[in-house]
Amino acid sequence: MARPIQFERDDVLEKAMQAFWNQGYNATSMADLVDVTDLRPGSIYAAFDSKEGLFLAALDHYAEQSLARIERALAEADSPLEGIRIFFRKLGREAAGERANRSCLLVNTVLEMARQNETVQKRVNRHLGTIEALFRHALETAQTSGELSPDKDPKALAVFLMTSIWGLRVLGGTNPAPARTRSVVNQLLTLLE
Amino acid sequence: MARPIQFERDDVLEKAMQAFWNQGYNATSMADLVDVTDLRPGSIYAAFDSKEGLFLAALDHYAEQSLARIERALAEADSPLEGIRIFFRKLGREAAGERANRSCLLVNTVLEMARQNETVQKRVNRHLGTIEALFRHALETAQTSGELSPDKDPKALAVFLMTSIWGLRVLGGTNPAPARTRSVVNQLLTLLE
DNA sequence: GAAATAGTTGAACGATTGATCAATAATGGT
DNA sequence: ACCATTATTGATCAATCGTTCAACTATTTC
Repeated sequence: MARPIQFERDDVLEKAMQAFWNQGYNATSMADLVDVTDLRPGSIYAAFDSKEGLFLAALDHYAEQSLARIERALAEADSPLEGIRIFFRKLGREAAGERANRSCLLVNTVLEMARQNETVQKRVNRHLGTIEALFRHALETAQTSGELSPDKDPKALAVFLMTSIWGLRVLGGTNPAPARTRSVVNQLLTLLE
Repeated sequence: MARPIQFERDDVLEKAMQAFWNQGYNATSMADLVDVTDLRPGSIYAAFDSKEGLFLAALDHYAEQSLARIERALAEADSPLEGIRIFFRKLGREAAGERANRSCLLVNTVLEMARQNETVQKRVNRHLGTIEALFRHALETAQTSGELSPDKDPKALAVFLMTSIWGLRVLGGTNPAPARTRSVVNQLLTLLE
């Protein structure tokens, strides 16, 4: 063996993620990343290969948290549809809340990078697909239990919910009044009835 | 008088807009802009002050076109709601169509720049507000004529439509199958009924 | 405790960034 | 024809970009 790594990987990823989340990929320099992670360039490159490598790792880190959050919201609720409603109401509140939490790293990445970088595009789509599958599963369960009308299409509804999340994230970027986000959430949730 | 400007301003703005649209603000360098506009740096700075100045002008140029497009769609349709439906169906087709037209410069800008640049944030919000007002006006007209149910709220619906546009633009960034975008459009349009 | 291995450091790399400017060219007014 | 004014040009600026690397440090193995 040899000298062990001196930093906590998750700690570094969390800090890098915050930087990319706040400023975007291109506007976050390696100097910024050196600052926030308190690592020297060599250590970063040894662990993550490149700025893009660190970004992808930070993206995975973000996706993990997002997924866990949605899973928790669904698990804690009394029913699948209630879980979805709770999740979207919270999302609406966030979109009108503190600046830092208004946007979504995955959505930002779709628009800033994914079109020009196939590796990133595939990674983002994979994460978004996992989340969509989670919603679809919840909707299917709701339909089986009779909570969701049999004439609804869980697959189609799941895509619609994803699109709604994205719309809300952009809405959040416009610094909206709470009433605006609440209204949007209320309207989109009527499609579950 | 003195030596007149040798370039067509709209021509330059169109080309700069395309560059920013395709690559984003940060990923578009002055060298790129010199290439696409066929102007030398000095001419660009004399006419637009800075890269940000050129971007803002290109953003206005984009917003003008977007607005005109929506106005046209609404004016050509047999009724306001039909105009909105036609517009969203076209948007859905675009989101699944050629890469270049899938996204929206205004939406990209909200997520990439607006949070960090108040001037840009205000400009984007102004343009988005103008578009939203257009939808609200169409919905109010539809309500007056009886096409839209009296128990709908045109103001709230307009915000919902804007959020839907944004969601569709992000969906477009994920390189979706046409069936996905069509499904989303069909679902969101049911809220007009 | 010496050798082998691997992580850390900080200075440095060439390339590119947004921006500037003196020199030059082209126009209208007189 | 000449002047005043303004646009254009292309080289160039300092700063920053992502990345590399030799020197150094810490750890395990024998």
